Amino acid sequence: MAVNLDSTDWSILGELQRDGRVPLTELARRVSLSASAVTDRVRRLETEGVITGYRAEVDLAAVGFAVLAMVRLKYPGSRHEPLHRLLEERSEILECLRTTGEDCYTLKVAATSMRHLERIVDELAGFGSTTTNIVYSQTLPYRGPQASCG
Amino acid sequence: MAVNLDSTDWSILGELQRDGRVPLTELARRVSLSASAVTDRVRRLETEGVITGYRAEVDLAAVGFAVLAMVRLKYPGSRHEPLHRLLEERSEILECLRTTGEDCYTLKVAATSMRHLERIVDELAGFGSTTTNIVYSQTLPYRGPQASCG
DNA sequence: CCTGAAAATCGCAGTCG
DNA sequence: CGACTGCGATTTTCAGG
Repeated sequence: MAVNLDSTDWSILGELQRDGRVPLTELARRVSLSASAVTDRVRRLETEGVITGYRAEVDLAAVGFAVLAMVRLKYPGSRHEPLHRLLEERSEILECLRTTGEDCYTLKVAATSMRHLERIVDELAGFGSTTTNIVYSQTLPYRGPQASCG
Repeated sequence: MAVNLDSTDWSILGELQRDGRVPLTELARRVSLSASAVTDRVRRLETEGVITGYRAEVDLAAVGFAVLAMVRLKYPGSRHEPLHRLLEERSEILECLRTTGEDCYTLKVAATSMRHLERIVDELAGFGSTTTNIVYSQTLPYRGPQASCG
């Protein structure tokens, strides 16, 4: 599952995580490589599954989702299909992590209002007991994985 | 803070969230617009702060971060600077949300091993009591905000 | 929001160390 | 085998309508 990356690969990943739309020629300049060499490496990172995609990052508040919340769900039993169906349908659920601990699921939910959030939490409460925390702020700008050693 | 978006804007956001590197000409085809019109709209979404950036999405396991965890931190007192300093330094902390509730901070931490995670949690425990949940799996593929109404 | 032309970039050969 | 060069096709950018 793990791929061997040299420091050039990490530089490329750093640049593409900062600016995913940078042209390959400019990227080549930044990591001191030729355009074709950098293209080869990027393609390799993509096919090896290191880079899983490119995403525009959208400001939630700017598009009307004024409320962000973390909801933890205690889910008794093992029939997970009904929950998964809800996850598919409710696009307000941005992320769903299955974790260890009593609260088996941790969800990130974006809502337009508290009333809207309440409705979603009510739906989730049908599956088990929920704990909801409203997010005041994101205290870190975006950050992806960086080189672990040096 | 909120911007008015028509359905074409939402289509553009959808495409760019799915494939952030799609050429503007291809994007124009997909939303049935000319290249220059779609370029204008994309630039507008960027300058208005709707699109905050473009990111390559990197597979954590593929680059050696075998362990992902959610750590909640109960933080007594109000001097937050020392914690913020740690957040800057420890690049393994991918995300940090300040929330309501007893656990004022919710952090997403990527580690190369349980031993590595333990070291980071120990650092965090210097600030307050922590609750750690290891992530088994991400049960949703990437998903950003989508049109709320119609 | 569209057209159109110039400049930059991309993708694919072939070639070198 | 990984990195560089050259050329045609595509894309980006910017003018004007």
